Amino acid sequence: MPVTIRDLAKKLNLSITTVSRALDGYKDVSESTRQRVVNAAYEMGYQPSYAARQLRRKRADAIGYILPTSSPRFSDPLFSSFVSGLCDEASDHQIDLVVSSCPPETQDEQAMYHRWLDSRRVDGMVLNRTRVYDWRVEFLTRNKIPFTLLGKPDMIYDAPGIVVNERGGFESLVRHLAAQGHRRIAYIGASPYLTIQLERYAGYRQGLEAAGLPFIPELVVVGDLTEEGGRQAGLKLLEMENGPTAVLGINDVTALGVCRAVQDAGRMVGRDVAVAGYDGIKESEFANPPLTTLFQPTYEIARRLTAMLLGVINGETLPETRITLQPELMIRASTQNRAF
Amino acid sequence: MPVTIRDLAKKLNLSITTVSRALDGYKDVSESTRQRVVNAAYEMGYQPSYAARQLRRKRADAIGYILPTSSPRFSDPLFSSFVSGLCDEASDHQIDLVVSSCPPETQDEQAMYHRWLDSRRVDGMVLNRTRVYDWRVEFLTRNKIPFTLLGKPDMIYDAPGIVVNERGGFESLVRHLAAQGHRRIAYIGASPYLTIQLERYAGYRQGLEAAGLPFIPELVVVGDLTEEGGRQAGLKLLEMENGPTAVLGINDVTALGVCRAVQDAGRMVGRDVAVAGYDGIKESEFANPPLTTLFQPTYEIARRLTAMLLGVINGETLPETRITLQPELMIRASTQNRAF
DNA sequence: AGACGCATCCAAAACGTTTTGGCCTTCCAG
DNA sequence: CTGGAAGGCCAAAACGTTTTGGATGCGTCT
Repeated sequence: MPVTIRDLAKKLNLSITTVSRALDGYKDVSESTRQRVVNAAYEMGYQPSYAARQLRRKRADAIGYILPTSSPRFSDPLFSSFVSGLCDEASDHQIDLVVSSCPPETQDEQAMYHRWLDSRRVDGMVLNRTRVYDWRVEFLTRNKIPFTLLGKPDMIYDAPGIVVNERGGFESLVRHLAAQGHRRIAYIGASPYLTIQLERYAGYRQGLEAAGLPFIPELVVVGDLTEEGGRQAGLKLLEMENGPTAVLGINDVTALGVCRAVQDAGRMVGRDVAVAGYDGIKESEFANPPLTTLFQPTYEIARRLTAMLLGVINGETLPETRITLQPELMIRASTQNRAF
Repeated sequence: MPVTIRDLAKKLNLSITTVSRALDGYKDVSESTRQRVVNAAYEMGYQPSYAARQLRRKRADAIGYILPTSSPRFSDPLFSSFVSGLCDEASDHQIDLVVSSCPPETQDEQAMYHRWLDSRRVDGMVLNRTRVYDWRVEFLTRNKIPFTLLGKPDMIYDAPGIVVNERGGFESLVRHLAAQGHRRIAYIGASPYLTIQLERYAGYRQGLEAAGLPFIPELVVVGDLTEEGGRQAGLKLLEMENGPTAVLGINDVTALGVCRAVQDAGRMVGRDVAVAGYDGIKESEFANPPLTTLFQPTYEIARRLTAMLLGVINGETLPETRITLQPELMIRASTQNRAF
């Protein structure tokens, strides 16, 4: 049976009011009794009941994040960095992070958001993998729930968050490949309802245009952001009679799948086919050969998103409500040493 | 202002008691009114306040996990799988996962466990990266808090959990290397207070013995489970005048650091120096060359640990309270193609 | 007719805090 | 001596549920 504020009050011959206020450091309790209270609380190992406090204060001291588990099980290592970032920043502020997983755009997802927010389980949310039309953004703004998000949906609502210049990133990537002499550059994307697809594909097209390369529709195929999806798409591209000499994955995981497909086909990444991705996950660095990619500081982004969120929750006015970052092009062996 | 049970009762001309019991499916409310209540609840978007419910029920419907952030920021990708597993399994049971991060064996860690458990923020915890003498195990059993853990500390307490035969794994790994002709096999470990160090190091020693190889103290160095630590330790080993021909990392991340050190030294992994790790993280598969490792199904382990934990919380008697798994030796290029 | 069982419903207590609106003293200025 | 301010404390309400222990009415059995 845990010790309550009432036990403490009885022990000290004080009212629970005074104990509560003493612990919260109010001015209307004398310094000497405050000391007594604090000491006793420490000795008896008193911790205020989280539930009771939340009920009164109407604050959960927690933020939420729901990670999109697309496939049956395993998810992008990208989310590992993201969750770490959320977690570390929240911990620094004595705030808890509660996470759950759910396939996006499903009934379950809606139910889960409703459950969390209608029951005031968290004070705010961080969103990720934004959709072009994102019902979550509408839902949260309509219900006046604080949130921040990575990416910008194509909606009237203006939400605080961080946006990365993915379009520009992909454009520069295509130019890099064009400079290497590639003229048939493929792109493996994802569902068009995701902003990352919108932006990165647009960047791909812009890059082609800027480099004066023709757009070849057959070289655009849609994946599912997973490694296996990338492999499948890669195989399809490699089987074409007039296939690509370079393949861009919408993310690193897809690109790694392509690498595997290339190997399966008995060819060599870098020498026979150039491959590049986006994200800058650790795996890309250790890949064989190392993967050219656009690095985006996921961990720091997550930290900043939670810092911003906590600001919003506390009613502060943020210095900047929308931050733009540039991804960094990391050229590695997978797009060099071309042998043809 | 969210809708409460009282609003619902008023609207329906019922007492809050009846509404509550109707929603919980008690037998003492007629089917017709139950329907009325359920419909109204749905229409008005009623969700019971999480805090109020938790306060009454004395149940948080949440489990906790604190991830050990050793270095300033980034952590082992291993934990990504682990958290995914916890999360998915918890979600399946409509239970939330609350996570935080904290450097192990610090004041902060103790404070954090106390804060969570004395304030009944979670119903139980999953532990990881067990210590040989693990105060958390003592703390949790003493306070009768449900928990499960991966690994077995060397303590009197008997806690439900999963244990992997790391010792046997490392022994077989050493034998594999010995069979390849290696006679000077190094081992890069970690703090001796971790059970993984205890077990894996013991396995290393057993392997040497079994293979009839001499134990050479200089070939054992202590790392910190990070890639950079592995690289440092690797460099140290490579500088030795009579250095090892094979290096074992206590985990994959360490081994990857060694790979980097080997490259830095202008030598080739596999050909000049064999390298192997433990965990079977994704990176090891994509490494250059692919890394020999002992695979352990972290994701599934995490799922089973939470399933077990939920069983304990619900007062069930577990079919088996301690599960033992065998790691799988995955031999890849990093320990083959020896050229000397 | 009385006792009893059954089906529905409910008032009030409880959970452990925080906050509101005071109540006593004491002290000082007028 | 009095009025008022200030310092230190507290009783009670409130937060939104769940649970306890009936209450009511109706039919059935003795």
